[in-house]
Order: sequence, then structure tokens, then C-alpha cells
Amino acid sequence: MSHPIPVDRAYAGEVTGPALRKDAARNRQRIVEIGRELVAEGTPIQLNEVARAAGVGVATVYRHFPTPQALIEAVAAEGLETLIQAAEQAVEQDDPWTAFRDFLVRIVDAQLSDAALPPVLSAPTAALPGTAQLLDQLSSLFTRLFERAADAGRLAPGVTLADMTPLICGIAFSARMHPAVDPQGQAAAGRHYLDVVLNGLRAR
Amino acid sequence: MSHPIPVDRAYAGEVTGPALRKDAARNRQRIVEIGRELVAEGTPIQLNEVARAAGVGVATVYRHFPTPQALIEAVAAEGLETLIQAAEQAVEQDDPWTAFRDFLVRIVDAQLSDAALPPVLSAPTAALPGTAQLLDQLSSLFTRLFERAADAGRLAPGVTLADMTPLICGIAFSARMHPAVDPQGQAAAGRHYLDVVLNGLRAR
DNA sequence: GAAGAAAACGGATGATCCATCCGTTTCTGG
DNA sequence: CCAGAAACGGATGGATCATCCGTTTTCTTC
Repeated sequence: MSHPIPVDRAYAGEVTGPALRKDAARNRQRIVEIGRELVAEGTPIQLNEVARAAGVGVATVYRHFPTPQALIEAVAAEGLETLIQAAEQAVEQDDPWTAFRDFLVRIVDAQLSDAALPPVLSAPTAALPGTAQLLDQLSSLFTRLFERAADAGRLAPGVTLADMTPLICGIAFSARMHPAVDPQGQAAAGRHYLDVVLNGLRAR
Repeated sequence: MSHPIPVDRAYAGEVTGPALRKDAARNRQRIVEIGRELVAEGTPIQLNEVARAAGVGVATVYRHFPTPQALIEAVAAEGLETLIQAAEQAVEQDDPWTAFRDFLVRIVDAQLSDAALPPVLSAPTAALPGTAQLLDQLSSLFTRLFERAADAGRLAPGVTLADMTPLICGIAFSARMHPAVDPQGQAAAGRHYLDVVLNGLRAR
């Protein structure tokens, strides 16, 4: 931690700053690529191993991603952007409850089909500034969705915005525990658990 | 894994078999003691470090607990036994729904106050045979509680027994994510999330 | 309570994993 | 094309892991 490892910048979820040099950008992409594969197959991420697989030096990996979590965040960036788009579309929806519910379906689904998302959405803090920025965007869009639903009187009293992230991540956690054979079995479980929670959340 | 490390036996959740020698029993207890402290303070368990703190050789620790998970299970045994007792009392309860609900409150609470429980209750497989036995007992008692509630028509259709463990662990997961300062804030969150789910689970 | 067999002990050690440092290479702006 | 800056790579010291085997403790039998 004493060596000057520069703060990360310029990747998928573009945090503007001095652009990366051409070779740096290329290497970064290769590294994220490998990271994506490892995350997808559930292999725990070892930065030295990532370097070997990506065909770059160890230091190059550490320079871009000081910890495995940072790499996971970079892998998750794409998924976060997709979620942000979904949230943007949802705020356009007329019916507050439908918009709210449909977005929850999306965010649960996304966590089940992209293994990089759960650790990022559940983590208390982001390792990369770009991740923090994406999470902020998502959070502010989601706040709108939540408040619209709440203002429309569709939510049971006592349910707060601060409860939503834990609940959503808990639902995804439950679905991942479900002993399903096929992957869509897990998606079905996720949908089911979300229905249960939404049912418990709705004003009557 | 080529060295003959004997299968574990004779501890809290007594799996009968040849009794441990006196010194072995003493060391085992010391090790679990230290394990309990580490788990409580949230320190990740390192078997070498446990050996040092317990004042025994490394091999002694590995002989008793081949992996950190095994030690965590030993620490969790006491909590599991308490839950089993609670479940036994619950099956005596007259009202099926009250029995079911009260036990769920207990199991969520227990996971929040004993950090050894979540990994054991969420794990797909047990590392120690004693843990497997305790989990079996718990599971069979819980099955009774669930089926009584279901037969009494108190559960929404589509809710199965297999959904319950994931849901319960998901609730505990959500509560642990809740950004509470004091520890009873987390317990309150757990209670709240359980209410939401129970609300969604109940037949209407 | 002594002696032999069996069980358990301890810690040195080779293997593996981690992450930094710094000499070399690649890039970019002028 | 040149000089300065940025990024590279991999050797390496440090940490962690888990096994092996010579020694000690306990149990059993007489």
C-alpha cells in the first residue's frame, strides 16, 4: 500500500479523468474479460492467476485492481448500467406500483444471471469510484420509484426506503440457496420469493 | 489429505462412538472456545492462529477440525441444540400458526445473535457428522411445524417446505445488511423483515 | 502400579499464495 | 524523432497453509 498505485479511471462506467494509455486500456480490458469468465464459472478470484490467464504481469493487474473485489466491480459495471437503463425506463411508467414491481423483478433477475452483481449490490462500500458513481445513479432512480409507490399509498406503513436494498439482496440470496437443477429453476424461485415479499409489502 | 485424520466424534452434539481421550477432549474444548471468540468478534478463522491462541500444536487443531468450516460448525452446535429445544417446545403448542411463527422468530433471532449459525444453516453440506445429525433433527421438527401450519390452511398456496430454509436465511441475510448501529437495531430489522415475509406467506 | 500398545501431541517444514519493488519497455505530445 | 511520462513484467520476500513424523500422554491389562 506504500507504492503509488494510481486511482482507477476510464472504464465501462466512465468516470472521466485523464484517458488511459492505449496499452493500459487494452490490458485492462483483457483482465476484465478473464475476470468475467472466472466470476461466471464461480471460481474464486486470485489476482496472480488472473494475470497469468490474461497474459499480463502481476503488477499490471494490481495496478488496475488492487483487490479481487475491485475486479468484480469492474465486471459488474455492465450489469449495473443495464439496471440503470431499466430504472430510467421504469420512472417513465405511468402506474407507480407496476413500475416499482417490474423494476424489482429486473434487479432480482439480474443478480441471479450475473454472479458479479450480488457482491457489489450487497457490499457496504465500493472499491472503485466508478462503481460508487453507478450505485449512486441507481440509488437515486430507485428512490424515485420507491417514493412514487409510497406516495400512491401502495406500500404498507412501516416500510422504508432503507429496507429495500437489504430485502432485495435477501431475496436474491434466498433464490441462490434454492436447490434448483436448471438455472431457470433459480430464476423461478427468485420470482416466487419476490412475490411473497411484495405481497407482504403491499398496502391492503 | 493422505494422513490419517480420524473422523470427529464425541462433542457437544454427541455423535456416539469411541470416547475421546482426556487430553484430546480438553484440547478440543480449548480450541472451540477460541473459535467461539473469533467468530463472535467477526475475525476470519485461521487454523494456525487458532492453534497459537489455544496453546496447542497446529496438528491438534487440524486433527479435530480439518477446515475452518468444521470449527465453525462445532461452535454453532450449542446454538443448534438450543434451536432444537425451541422447536420441540413449539410442536407442543396448540395453535399451528403461532407455533410456526414463534419458531421462525427464534431462528431468525438466533442467527443474528450467534454469528456461527448463518454459515451452518445456509451451507448445503455439513463438514462434521455431528452437525449433520443436529441439522437433521432440526429439519424433522421443523417439517412437523410447517405441515401443521399448512394442514391448518394457514399458508398461501404454492409455498413449499423447501422454500422455507432459503427464505429464513434470506431474512437473516437482509437483517445483517441493515445498517444498524446497536445490535438490537439489527434484531428489530430481522423481526420486521420476518413480519413482511410472514405477511406474504399467510393464506387470506 | 508397571509395562506395552494405542492415541494424541507439537512444531519444523515444504508448498502455496500474496503483493511490492524497480529495471525495462511502450506510448504520447511536441 | 526525441524526451519525458506512463505503464509493464516478473523476480522476490513475506505470509499463510496443512502435512509429516519423532515424542509424549493416556488407557488397558495384569
